[in-house]
Amino acid sequence: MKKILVWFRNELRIHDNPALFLACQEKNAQVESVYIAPIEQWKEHNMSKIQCFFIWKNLKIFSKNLQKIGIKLNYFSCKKYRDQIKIIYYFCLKKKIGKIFYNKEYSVNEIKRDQKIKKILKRKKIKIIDLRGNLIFSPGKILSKKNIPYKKYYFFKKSFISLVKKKKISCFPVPKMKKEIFFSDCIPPFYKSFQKNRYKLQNFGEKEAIKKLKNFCRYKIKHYHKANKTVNDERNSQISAFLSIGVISPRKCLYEVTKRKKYSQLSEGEKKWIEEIIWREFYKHTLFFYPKFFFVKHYISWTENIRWRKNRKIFKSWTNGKTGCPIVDASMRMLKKKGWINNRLRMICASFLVKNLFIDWRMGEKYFMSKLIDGDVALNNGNWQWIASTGINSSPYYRIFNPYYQSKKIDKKGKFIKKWIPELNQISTEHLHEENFLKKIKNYSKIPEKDKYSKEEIIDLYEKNKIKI
DNA sequence: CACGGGTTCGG
DNA sequence: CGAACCCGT
Repeated sequence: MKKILVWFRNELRIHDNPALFLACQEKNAQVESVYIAPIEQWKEHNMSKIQCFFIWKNLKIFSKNLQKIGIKLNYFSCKKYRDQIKIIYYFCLKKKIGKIFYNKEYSVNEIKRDQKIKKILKRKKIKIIDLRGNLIFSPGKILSKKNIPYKKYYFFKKSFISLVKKKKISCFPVPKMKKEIFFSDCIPPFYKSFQKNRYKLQNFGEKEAIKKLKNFCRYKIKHYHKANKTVNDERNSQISAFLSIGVISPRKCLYEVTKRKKYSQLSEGEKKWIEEIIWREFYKHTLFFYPKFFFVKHYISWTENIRWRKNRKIFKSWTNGKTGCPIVDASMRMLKKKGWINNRLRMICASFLVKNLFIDWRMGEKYFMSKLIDGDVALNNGNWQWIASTGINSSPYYRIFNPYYQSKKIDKKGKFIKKWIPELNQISTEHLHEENFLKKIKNYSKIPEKDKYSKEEIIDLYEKNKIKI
């Protein structure tokens, strides 16, 4: 009997998991599985405590789900990313593994790790089967007419949709049940000091995630196109956290929306929601092809000349929700407490940091990662650079969000603002979105006027550096 | 078939 | 503004 290893990395699920499914398809094989948590590295990369906790909880449930189909999950933890290589290597030798299955990851460290392990295991004649589990299309599948990866979302989207129209989307089923096994999982918490009571967490596990997805697609998705007009969380699918750690697959999401209809028959809300999945796919493809523009240099090269401020005190006012702009403060306080705010609010806060306070977008990017339950490097970095007008597909630098206008639009009655900023409880609704009125309120802390910039000043700061090379 | 000009569109 | 397309030469 041959021995096969499934190495789980960013997919804590038994549904639509190509590596798991195909490993179980092998004839006369005994399937082993491994998950490795590089905890130190997570911390170094600013992964939030809540996301670590979320992984841990879901991992425990995943382990139970695997037991039900007769597979044991071997858990390891390590410090660095590269330590994973050793663990896999010795596991393979010890258990006499002949073949490894895993789903590919597309970020820089992950690619390096996988290249190394391929090299090392080749010497030992261990086969590696790498599959696509966390993207709907592989990077390279969606290219322009000149066979170049897109740099503009608009064209990527068009191409993506035409592919979806042509291809039937289907998911990998759960592998056939073998005899159920029992063992205790022995997975210690990643953070000892994490106080889960501070957050009202969502439920955990794959079953919950799928239930949530199906429920959303059945009832709420119809109204999704209105989601950016309100701060009501009920409008959102609330599955981003599951998606970010692979408890649910993007293909499953797309499948649930399109399984009964053709693309052209989809409602406005359904199309809008699919677009969010396309954005995710866009940034992940782009990161794969142009990692440099995420981590090293700005795609819009002249923006390298900009000397953003790095003022800690002002930055702290922003993270603590004490800027004096209610919609920003409410959002930042919620983010800190819950680890989640909706996309529109993230944009407003990010824009405020970069284009009202003129602080380096990278500081904001790091902070978001350190708080978000659904943090994802590609999406977080991509969106921050969109706001900062520095990256691929970034917004024109002269386009600047007006937080007061946004606030009026999405929280007209001030319900959200008042919930998070008790200092403003006594203020009447119409004044909540009035910059000049808010300046006069005494017990509501704010950033001094001299540290804020007007739209014209910011445009000027950008334009000063706009030297074409 | 490579090029370039005109057009379209943008979280 | 500028990427990517279309369409003409």
